[in-house]
Amino acid sequence: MDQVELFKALANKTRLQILTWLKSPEEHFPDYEPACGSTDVGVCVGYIQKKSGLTQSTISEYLSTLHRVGLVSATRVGQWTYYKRNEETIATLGSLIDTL
Amino acid sequence: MDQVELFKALANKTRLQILTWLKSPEEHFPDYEPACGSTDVGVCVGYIQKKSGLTQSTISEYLSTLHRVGLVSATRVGQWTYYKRNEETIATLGSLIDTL
DNA sequence: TTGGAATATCGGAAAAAGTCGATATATCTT
DNA sequence: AAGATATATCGACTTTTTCCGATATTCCAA
Repeated sequence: MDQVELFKALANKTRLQILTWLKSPEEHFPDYEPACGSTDVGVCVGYIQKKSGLTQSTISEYLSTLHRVGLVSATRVGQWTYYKRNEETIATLGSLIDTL
Repeated sequence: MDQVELFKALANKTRLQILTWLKSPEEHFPDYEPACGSTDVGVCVGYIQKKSGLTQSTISEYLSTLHRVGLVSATRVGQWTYYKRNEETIATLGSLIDTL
């Protein structure tokens, strides 16, 4: 786990927002439902993209950034990729701050 | 306290190192002493600069970045500016991670 | 008050990040 | 097999960050 890369990933307003949106999907994604949401695999790219107001390509890249540093997990199901918070990494981040 | 700015400040190898160096100055700065070190105001710019291997202007700017976001305090004494960790902000950062 | 030392600020070149539109890939449906 | 849909990747352009050298500022000492 590269500290600098982790902080870089967090040093962006939209990526931080995504992380908090994913904390309670039901609350942040109105039509969150089994079609492309629900269960516990996470939320698909399209929902996140619409909410962010940025383009599809940008959000896809942001999600891949968050995934690369381990802050979210990605699960492909059919044509959708569901992204979900990786609480383990986030917790590790907390203890990382302590060692700062 | 702007989260994004805080993470940006931490998203740099040298700035992270400075923060850990300042955690135990006696250990990281060989000739740390009253002349330009010691007491508890912190460590002067020159020491940090030499240890980092980067130029004076770069380190001065990095320290001002860390100061701007509140991660360190700065105390001018004569021709020296002493920088010291601001444990309060760092602790706040820890709880900020929890709210992530 | 002049020179030297420590730090800060300015201006710039190069690298990285932000963000887009266009296109490619994968998958589902019919 | 063809078209539609979701996501990923590519190329380009703009903005930001990194890091430097040169210069300015501040303060001390002779």
